Amino acid sequence: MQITPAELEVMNVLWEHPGIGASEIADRLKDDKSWNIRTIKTLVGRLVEKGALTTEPDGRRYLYRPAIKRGDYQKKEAKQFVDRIFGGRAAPLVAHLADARGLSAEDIAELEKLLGELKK
Amino acid sequence: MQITPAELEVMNVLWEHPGIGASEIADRLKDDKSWNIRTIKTLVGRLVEKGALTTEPDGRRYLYRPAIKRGDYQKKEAKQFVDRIFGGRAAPLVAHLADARGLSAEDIAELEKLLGELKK
DNA sequence: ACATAACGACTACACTCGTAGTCAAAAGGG
DNA sequence: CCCTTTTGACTACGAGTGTAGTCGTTATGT
Repeated sequence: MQITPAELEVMNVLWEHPGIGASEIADRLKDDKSWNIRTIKTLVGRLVEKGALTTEPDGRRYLYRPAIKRGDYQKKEAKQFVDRIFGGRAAPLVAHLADARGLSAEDIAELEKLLGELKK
Repeated sequence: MQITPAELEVMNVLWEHPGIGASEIADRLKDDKSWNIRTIKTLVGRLVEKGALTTEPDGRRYLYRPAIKRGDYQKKEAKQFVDRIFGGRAAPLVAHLADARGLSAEDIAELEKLLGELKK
């Protein structure tokens, strides 16, 4: 169940506002993406085919909501990514992120807490 | 300059053995991938078009070497990935990796060291 | 009531990617 | 010296992707 970058934009809207219709998705995307409503409907249709969205009839239209949890999706992608680009090693990834965008103090604190828990 | 997963396999060989020809690439890949030599030549050709490889004539053939550093590529991909999937936040990514048991004790030690340096 | 807007279903089309095939020239084996 | 192998250049082709368009139908505004 592969979700493409364009489809992910739609998923992001639906993870934050589950149970809306295609035109509401378009409304929420129109500031960032200049997509035709047709384009969004195509993306939604493909996501339904793929089983990433469930549909619920609402009069003449459908309401959509994610069939998978955002966290599950992120976890799967993270693992795939690290395997593909870093041969499975997470530490070099973090090193690069630190270098590329500077982790915030908050990020660092969060990571430390995480590591503390992991060591147990 | 987008590098696809299949192309990345070729890049990985060349990052580790720069300056070899297409058939040597095929030799080094043949244990992991059952790719026809034609396939590898196509991938190499596309990488040259994209500017990811430089060529150097060697008699009747070419030798190839990466035009970009592995670390630079990884850094760029890491940033793109975190922006795309995690909205730019690195900490949740690490949390997911930890959860997926992608982190070894060694990784954890390495990350701690890294964080120690970052705090300064 | 009629024109128009919005909906879902289906279709379109160029581009990328994975995975090769063909062809002509050159190099090497016997 | 001829046959086979190897090489680069070019071509192929189906699946997936981004980006819509058409059609027939239904709801809605006036």
